Amino acid sequence: MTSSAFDISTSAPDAAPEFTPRQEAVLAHALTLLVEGGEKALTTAGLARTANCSKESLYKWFGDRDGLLAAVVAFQASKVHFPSEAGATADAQTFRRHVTAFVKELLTVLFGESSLALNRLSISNSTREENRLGNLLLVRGKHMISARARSLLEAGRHKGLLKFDDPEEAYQILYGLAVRDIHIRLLLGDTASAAERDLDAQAATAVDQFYRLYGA
Amino acid sequence: MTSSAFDISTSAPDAAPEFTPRQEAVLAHALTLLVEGGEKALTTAGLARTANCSKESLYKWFGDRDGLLAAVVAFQASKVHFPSEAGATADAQTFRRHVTAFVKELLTVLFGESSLALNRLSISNSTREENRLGNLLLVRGKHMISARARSLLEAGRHKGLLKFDDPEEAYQILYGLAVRDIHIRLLLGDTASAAERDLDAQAATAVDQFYRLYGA
DNA sequence: AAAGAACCGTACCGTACGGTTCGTGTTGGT
DNA sequence: ACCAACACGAACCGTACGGTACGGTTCTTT
Repeated sequence: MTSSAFDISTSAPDAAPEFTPRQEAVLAHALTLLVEGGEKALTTAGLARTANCSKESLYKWFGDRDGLLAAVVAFQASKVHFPSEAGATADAQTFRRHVTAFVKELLTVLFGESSLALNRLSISNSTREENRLGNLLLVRGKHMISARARSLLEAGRHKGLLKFDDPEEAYQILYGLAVRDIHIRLLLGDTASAAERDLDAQAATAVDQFYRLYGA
Repeated sequence: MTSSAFDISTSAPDAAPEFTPRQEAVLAHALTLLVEGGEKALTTAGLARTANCSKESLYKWFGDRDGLLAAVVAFQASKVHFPSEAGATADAQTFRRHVTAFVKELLTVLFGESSLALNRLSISNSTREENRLGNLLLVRGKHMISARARSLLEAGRHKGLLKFDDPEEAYQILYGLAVRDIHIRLLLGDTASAAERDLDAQAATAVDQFYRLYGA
């Protein structure tokens, strides 16, 4: 039985894990190490050195190395917040702007170095059964975002601006139109083209095509 | 300077690395280990044991562990072959069938356990500079496929069946419509839904939507 | 049949890292 | 001023794995 001081399974998905500021500072250092050098660059000794804390504190706070990694994922996920939709007062133009802004925010998060590093980390640990990290990233990252997207799209359908049967299916199409293969290419170490870095334009064209498929 | 007996950069992208049958058998065992347990399950000692060869031979053939990993990637990539298009004799219906078949083949390869394992491997090693594995997978996998797709789509445009400016851009949209977020979810250890496992239906709907965007 | 190359199995070495323990200092409460 | 809790840093241990060396075996070539 490997027990960890930080057990995500006992905390509600939307409840912040409530790290102390000191712990958050350490986790920020851990994230920096991950972004710079990948998982093997994040050693307990190295983190203790760069964060000016002791290994003993790390193990006291996070249980073991896996708990530390899970804490980094949860910590970073807690910092990503998609703005809630303004409400039902929006007309067609502002709704479409909301959708475009959502897509741009999605791409901004997804293509950020922190997100890429954590996705790489979770993916490389997604082989063993009882895979905490992958599930953690899915439930605290993707599922949150997709729930947010579904409510946004359903609002558009309710106003007669969009037409689809399954909100999840519609969201997946929007995701595919916006992300294409860029995410996997970035994860593999490729660099985005100049056009792909213009997230405003990318979001606009994706939403344009989405409307041609699902506009009312 | 880390030298390896297997240096992919000196071989043409379309030239088979020409492993001996014995070496290919060992690489097949290595791939099995990777699929079952991820990168950390592929140890030199473990591979020597399961493949009934000596560690000395592994180092003689592949230089070092990185060379072994690169050889596994190159070996598996060499086994994936997309059928070339039948030619210019096709009418609109059969051309569309060709596109659909291409998409289905793409999904079959991408969602296969071997591809997922190698993608996980390359991604987890895509942090260090001079990243061989990620580039290797991109060059011998994705770029091959996208070249094949571009020529297919351009044939369709030439026949007046499709309408687009940039073949690469059109292919990316087709990719996004077909793959959506399924690839990244599978990489993270999620399981595809029943509908997502029906690759024929997935390919059909993706091509349908693609035609609504790019059909002439 | 003899020579030589290739290869297997195993034992071995060095290192890196996860995890533990301990001595010392620092801080905050009474 | 005293004490208890906390945490820093360093030393230490066990293990796992990459890489090497070597003796014995099989297969090929002449």
